[in-house]
Amino acid sequence: MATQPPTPGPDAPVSSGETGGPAFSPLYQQIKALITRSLQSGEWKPGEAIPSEVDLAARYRVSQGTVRKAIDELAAENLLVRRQGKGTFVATHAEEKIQYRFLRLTPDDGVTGPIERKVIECRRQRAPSEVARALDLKAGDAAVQIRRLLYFRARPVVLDDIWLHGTLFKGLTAERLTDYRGPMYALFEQEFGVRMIRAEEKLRAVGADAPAAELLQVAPGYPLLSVERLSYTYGDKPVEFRRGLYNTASHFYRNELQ
Amino acid sequence: MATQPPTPGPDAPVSSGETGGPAFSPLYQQIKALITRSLQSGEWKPGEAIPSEVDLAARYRVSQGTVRKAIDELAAENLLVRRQGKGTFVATHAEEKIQYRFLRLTPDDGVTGPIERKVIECRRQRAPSEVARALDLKAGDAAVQIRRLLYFRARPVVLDDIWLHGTLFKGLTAERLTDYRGPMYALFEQEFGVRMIRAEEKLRAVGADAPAAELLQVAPGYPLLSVERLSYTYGDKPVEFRRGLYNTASHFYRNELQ
DNA sequence: ACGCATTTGTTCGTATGTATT
DNA sequence: TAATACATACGAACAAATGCG
Repeated sequence: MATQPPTPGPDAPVSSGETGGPAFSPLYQQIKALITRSLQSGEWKPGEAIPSEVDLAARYRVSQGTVRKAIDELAAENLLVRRQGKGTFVATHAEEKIQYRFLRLTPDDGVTGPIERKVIECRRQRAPSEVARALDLKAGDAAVQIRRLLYFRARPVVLDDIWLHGTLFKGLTAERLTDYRGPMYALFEQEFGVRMIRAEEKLRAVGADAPAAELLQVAPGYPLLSVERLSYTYGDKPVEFRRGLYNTASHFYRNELQ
Repeated sequence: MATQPPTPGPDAPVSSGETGGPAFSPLYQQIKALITRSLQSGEWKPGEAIPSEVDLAARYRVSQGTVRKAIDELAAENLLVRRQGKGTFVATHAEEKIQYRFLRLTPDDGVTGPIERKVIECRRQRAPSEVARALDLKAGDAAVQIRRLLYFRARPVVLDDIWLHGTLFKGLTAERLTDYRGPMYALFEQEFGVRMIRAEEKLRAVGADAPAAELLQVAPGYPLLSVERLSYTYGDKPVEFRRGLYNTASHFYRNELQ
């Protein structure tokens, strides 16, 4: 309707240059930020549909095309999933075709059977300095430590050491981890309201130390792929740090460069 | 001008449903294919600007918005680079800020000095079966094999074994590799007209064998990161297969998950 | 130093196509 | 079949960045 700058409603974006603040930002970027805020606040939950583009355009008082461009970027970042004819949905680690979205390990023969998990340990602990630094905690702050094995066809292939932000994951126990069916990240979404959005990994080759060698049933010094992962939720807030040791005898870590 | 289906010109896209062929394809996808064809044929060379959006719209007899959407996707795939106010350019491995676009190795301390290279070997050879399979060759077809070291701060860190499609890279010698300043992929572009546009990697941890150990100055059995890479040019044609062995003592392979 | 032309970037509006329920 | 939602396509106007005269 309005080709002139719209009167800002309760949910309307800021007019450019109004606040003399940070800098100019295109309308669709402002809309993107508003949608992200609603995702973060839990207004639309994982797996649910968000309002239609037309509705959002009305709500934010912009054109449908501007909303589309905002959603395009959010879909490209895997925060939203578009389904023609059905709507736009909040991405989720649960109910995904591909379980384990972040796990890049692939069997050499391509046969991807079900993955078994065994939780070895899960306890609250004070964060070591390295973990504290990664998770933006003060050294000694509370953290949750998990140690677990992943089995492919009854063989131990991955040993994970996981450190979680202590306050966000208060109340997580080995029992809840064991009982839960489905990926750990789905549990985090559903039980703790923490969604993993993206992650950074650092890969190295290392020799197995004694405990890892025993758990993965290899000789000490056996070459293992070390995968350090820092996972982020909304607002680029780091909430999980883990180190995985992968036995790559019959699996590899796949990556796409472009 | 025309809101009706335009009369197809020499370069115009096919009208939908004309050929009863494969399937429906959106206009912008057809434009994308036409632009890709021009890139492949060398009509626009790496580093050069392609015609403006308005010009392309006139050439293909579609609207500027349709061209934009085609270019958007090509830019997202790193085939083209948009520069506001200047134009849209053909991506190149040369004259890039970041040399080595595909090399994900990063020093622990973040200090990225210049990389030195030493070509150990470069010769024509018959492709072993594994290589032949990867490059879509017949076993025994001609290939170019290169063996080289990469040095970071005068220390050998990467040992590469590279296999190239024999006919595409006819005439490549150790001397040309050594003399060329800049990334190998830039040489491939400029001297052989072959542009690498994407690659798939498989990562593993392995123990150093005797030759690798000597070249990388580590003990035999020392854990190394093995990086198998298959690189593709236009049309998803594989043209390079390489296996790199990385010493990750003070470097890591970085990866982004999203 | 200034303004102008060129090129991509943003935003709007509208109409129509395709997929789903 | 109809209603709804996303997808495609067009046209128009203005903004921002760049380079040239």
